[in-house]
Amino acid sequence: MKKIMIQDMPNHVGETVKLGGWLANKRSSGKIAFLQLRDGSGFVQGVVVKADVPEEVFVTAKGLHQESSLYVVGEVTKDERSAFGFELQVKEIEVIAEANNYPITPKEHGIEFLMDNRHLWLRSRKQHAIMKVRNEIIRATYEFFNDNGFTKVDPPILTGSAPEGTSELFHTKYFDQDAYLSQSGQLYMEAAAMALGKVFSFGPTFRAEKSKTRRHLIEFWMIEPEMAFVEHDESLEVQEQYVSYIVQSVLENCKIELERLGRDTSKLEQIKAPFPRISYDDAIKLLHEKGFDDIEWGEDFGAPHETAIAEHYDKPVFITCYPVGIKPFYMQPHPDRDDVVLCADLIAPEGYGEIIGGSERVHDFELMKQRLREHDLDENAYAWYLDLREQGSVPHSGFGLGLERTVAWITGAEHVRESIPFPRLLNRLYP
RNA sequence: UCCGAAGUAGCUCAGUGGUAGAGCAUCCGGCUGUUAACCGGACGGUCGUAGGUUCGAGUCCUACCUUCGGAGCCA
Repeated sequence: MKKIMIQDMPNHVGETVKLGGWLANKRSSGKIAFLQLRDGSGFVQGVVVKADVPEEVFVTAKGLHQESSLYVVGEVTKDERSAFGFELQVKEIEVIAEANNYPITPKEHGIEFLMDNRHLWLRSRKQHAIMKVRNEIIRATYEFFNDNGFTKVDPPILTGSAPEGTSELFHTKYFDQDAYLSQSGQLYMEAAAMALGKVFSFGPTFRAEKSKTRRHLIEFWMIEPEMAFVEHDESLEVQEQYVSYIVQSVLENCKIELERLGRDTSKLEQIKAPFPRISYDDAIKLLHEKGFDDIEWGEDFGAPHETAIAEHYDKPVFITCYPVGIKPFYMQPHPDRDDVVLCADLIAPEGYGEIIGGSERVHDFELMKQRLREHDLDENAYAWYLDLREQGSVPHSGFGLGLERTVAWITGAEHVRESIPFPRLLNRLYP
């Protein structure tokens, strides 16, 4: 007996096959039972007709509990009445293990209950679809950067010095030294770019911020490319090419998932480079025109401001050249003015907020020393970072893309907690 | 940390000072194409915790706890 996966069923129409799976749900009447089966690769309906099977098979089918694991043997048929297009005409059922009182019933549930049962919630259709899209974004990310001459480099997760103050870093011990969990691999990626040219990292990031919104996680995954000899405008081109690439990859390879999520794909189909750019100066003007009188030049945008700017466009939009005072020490000054820096945030449409932050980096040794002093940072802790500016420094740029925000945007999830398997949130370390 | 909302059956909720309720889940029965299937029955309660007001509190008051939504910060 050939054992197959649900996703391969279209290739086995008319054959009798064996499937291993779980019972997602069940409906039955006196003479027929419908088993909603899932095996990780997909969902399919198994049909058990009382008249066509031995008595004990029908009795077994009627008595199955939600999420019991089983092997089923049956014939693959094409059927328009099925959402998947195919069905399994079940002939045999072998129960592997019973499930008892599966808590996530077919009715609606509250978020606290679902988060407490996250280990089981992942089995449901919508969560399954989101994880598949997340995987496609990751796959497309590796493909894009590998195809464009980047080398993947893994920066450390445990770090000794605190790049930008310790308040938002998780503290731990490194034997008898203090250590912190990484909140960004950027500085290390700059060193890697000087060795390998174009590099990217993909790894976890930790922020001990007491943030409590639909856009924040305590632990999240970030993709951080860094490129030697690449200046600000060139970096923006890489960013828009990259974001377009992952969106188009999801559209092409996750059709079933996007449909199950009810995502409006017409909005995603428009996501093709180039993306619009608006300077910080013009963004402030735009906000004033829209009636926002709670922000002045020199202040950072809040979530309502970002959303208002994003609503002006039907693609992600770059907001460029922020005031030097609200950005980190390592950003390169604008060549024509000293009050703004060469940076850009990419704001996703539909209110999903900032998905990329990037900049050209300061590469001049003296300027970097000055910036460290201005930000009250310890030159000794940054000795190796400064050294990069003394040993054949070159112009270079980089950016960081937040994976979960990108997943949430592309899937239409209302909260980033659904875009990562086991979210770490304020007050949430279980399961 | 601040602002707002909510804690009643395993789950989702109703109950607005006078006998604790429904749907789902579970169990029993019915039904030949169901799509959160449907129909009948059974089982199921420290009403978040502690105090207070009242003849009487799930309901009113106070404090605390927890969660949700938003803000700030950021990706």
